[in-house]
Amino acid sequence: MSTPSSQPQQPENRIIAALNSTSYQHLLSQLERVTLPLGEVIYEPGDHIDYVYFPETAVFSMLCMMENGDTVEVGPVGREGIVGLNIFFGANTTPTELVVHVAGTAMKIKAELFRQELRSERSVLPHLLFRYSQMLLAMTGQCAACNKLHSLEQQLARWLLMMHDYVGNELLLTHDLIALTLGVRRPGISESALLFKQEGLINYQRGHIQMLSRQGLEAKACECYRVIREEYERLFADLPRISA
Amino acid sequence: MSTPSSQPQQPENRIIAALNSTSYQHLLSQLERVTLPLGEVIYEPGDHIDYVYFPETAVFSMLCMMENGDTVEVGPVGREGIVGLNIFFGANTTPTELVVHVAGTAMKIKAELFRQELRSERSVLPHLLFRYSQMLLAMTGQCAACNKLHSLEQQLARWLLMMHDYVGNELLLTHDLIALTLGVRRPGISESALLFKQEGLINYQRGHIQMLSRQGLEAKACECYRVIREEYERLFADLPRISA
DNA sequence: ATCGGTCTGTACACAAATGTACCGAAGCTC
DNA sequence: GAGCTTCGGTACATTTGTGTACAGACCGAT
Repeated sequence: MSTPSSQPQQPENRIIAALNSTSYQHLLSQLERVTLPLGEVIYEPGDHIDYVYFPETAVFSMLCMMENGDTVEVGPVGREGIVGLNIFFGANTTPTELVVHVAGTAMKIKAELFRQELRSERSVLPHLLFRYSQMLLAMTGQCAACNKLHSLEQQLARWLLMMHDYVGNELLLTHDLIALTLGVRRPGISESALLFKQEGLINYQRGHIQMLSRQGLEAKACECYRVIREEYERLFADLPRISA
Repeated sequence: MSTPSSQPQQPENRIIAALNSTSYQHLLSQLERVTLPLGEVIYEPGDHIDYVYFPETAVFSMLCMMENGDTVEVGPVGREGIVGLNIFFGANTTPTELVVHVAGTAMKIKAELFRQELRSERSVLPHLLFRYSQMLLAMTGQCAACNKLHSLEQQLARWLLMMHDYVGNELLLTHDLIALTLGVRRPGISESALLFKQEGLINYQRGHIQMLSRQGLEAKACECYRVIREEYERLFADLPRISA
């Protein structure tokens, strides 16, 4: 399902972009760019991790899956992060499901090569991954609390804003998929989405969502959006930005 | 509020107990045992981390706190873990509040000394902390999903079981404190607790809870208890157990 | 142009948790 | 042992979300 492209251009992942030139060159030669379609399942819960991914334009979703198949997003991963962080922690499996939520490109590397890379002396990779771990843990914790304390509407607004940060105004997702992500019933999403539409904050039809007013959405969202974002900014303020 | 004791005996924390003898001796000399009372706030959100704690009989709670003061537990930390993991990640502050949920002892070490310890070549400490990080991330994710998908009653049962694993049958907590932990309203706890009491699973009065039937509670709890526990067993199966 | 599948709007009975309030009882202090 | 504080039981109206069902609308494929 994944299409290797011929010539890796400049990677557009913030972690890769932040590597110093030595480790960068070395890692780059082992990275392969792939284009991933919406809905592709990268890992099932418990799967062995064969590849680690550095998202570029693609956005992934880490989902906690219950025995009955219900899912809730633990956190999205875009070009600020890495998919397969478990390898860094010394594991070779992942407890969460990983799916593609926004089709696009990512750089992938064989898990074994990634491990070698981590062991190499001069890499700043561990340093970056430590910081990302912090970020992820903070985000997951905030999500846990958000799931308990905030309304569907607030959470939807939060989530749309997070996606907006990744992909800009246009989002290709159905209400159904969003419901799976937020762990709620589909009509629940439709209802809140309709409200946002009527208030002119978003527009949509059949899987195409346009975000019209960030400000409006921010007013609807719970504080969690801001908290997570600020934590990210704080941790990664010194990293080079990706222009894309 | 914390009382240093004179003579550290054998530490009863699993991470410490798992250290090889070289790093163990070195670390031990820098650890100080403290007795912590119920309710003591170790860190406020955003606080600078002065000390890292290795819980022994004490149990801590990592709480995500909202702007209005509402709290939800992100995860408990007992003698299997460490309080102040952020230092390992390279941070010097913590995003979550940390409070003592079960009074008892812990070993503490100055954050700076702990950092030095991490840098020392021969320590297996990083290895252990990586594994604990995995555990924590998995637990937090599961909690996030649990908060969304499972009923108050299921969550209360899960939480009582987790506490049972730490402290055995007797638990010293009011409904009010449990409500803060689970991020729900106090009467909600009272209602479910009463149900459990009537079914003979627990007993309680004024802040003293006795757990009478693990089996019964397990039947009431959601799968999350089991999932988290199994993940822990899987990750730490090879560590020496603490007899206490 | 038609068909079929997918996506969204809507409805309704129901369950679960909320917010709030009040009372009695247990335990602590003096 | 009197009084205060804390803790737990209970009630009730309200909100939020669930589960389920169905219909209309849109889109792509034949």
